[in-house]
Amino acid sequence: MRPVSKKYSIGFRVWINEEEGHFIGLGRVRLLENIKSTGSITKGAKEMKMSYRQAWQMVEDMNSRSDKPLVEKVLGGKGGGGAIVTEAGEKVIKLYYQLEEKMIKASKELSKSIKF
Amino acid sequence: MRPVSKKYSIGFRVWINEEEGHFIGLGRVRLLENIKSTGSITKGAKEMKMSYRQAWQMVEDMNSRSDKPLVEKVLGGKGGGGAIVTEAGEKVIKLYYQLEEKMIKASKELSKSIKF
DNA sequence: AGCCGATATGTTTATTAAAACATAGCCAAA
DNA sequence: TTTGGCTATGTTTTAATAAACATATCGGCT
Repeated sequence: MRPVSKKYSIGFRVWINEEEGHFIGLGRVRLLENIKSTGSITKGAKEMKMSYRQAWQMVEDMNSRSDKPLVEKVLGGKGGGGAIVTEAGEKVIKLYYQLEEKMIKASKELSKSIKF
Repeated sequence: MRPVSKKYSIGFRVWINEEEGHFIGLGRVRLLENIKSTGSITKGAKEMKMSYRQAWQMVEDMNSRSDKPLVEKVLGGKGGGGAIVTEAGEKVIKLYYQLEEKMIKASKELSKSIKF
């Protein structure tokens, strides 16, 4: 997973539903990435030392707020089930990092021009 | 004070000390604005229904983290004293809104190109 | 010297958020 | 039809945060 620069991360969010004004931030983007790489909410949450309960609630929240679900859940079956990040979910991840890049660039430029 | 658009605010922060990686967000920017317009922490906090204690702590925190203090306090004297936003503080406010503008623009452009 | 309205700070209480624990339901595959 | 590992959800406990209250201090002015 992509590392976070302590020095240059800026903290912002990305729309998942522009109409309603809902966003997700780095924490949820990382949860999505972990779910994607592990194939389950349980493992993805463990990866980032998050409780399964909280992770599950975040997924519920994201799915209900977003135009399209970002994570699809599979109950029972092979391996007990799991969860996969949808195409919409992957787009959110991508958008987040694209925006981050632009943000950091803009922030650096502006900060440079203003001396305290 | 500048209104917040529910639909388009994006939530981010501005550096007050790039070396150490410290930031302030909209909440603190607004506190600064309120202190500036009222001339005191007490009144500024009341303006936004924040307790004086919390506001005072925020100011302390900002001042200690920032390269230069953002708020100067006046003890006692005429009117009992007060607080004024320094030049550095005003620059932070300005920087915040400049960055916001850029952010919204970049975010809109990117979001437009990605359909869910 | 006393007033006034602000800063400065300690203490306690209430509210909210997170963690921890427990347990039921699901279903392909063996 | 039992197993395994996951989803789903309720309950309780703990920790973190915020609010509320109290009080001391400061210093120009009158």
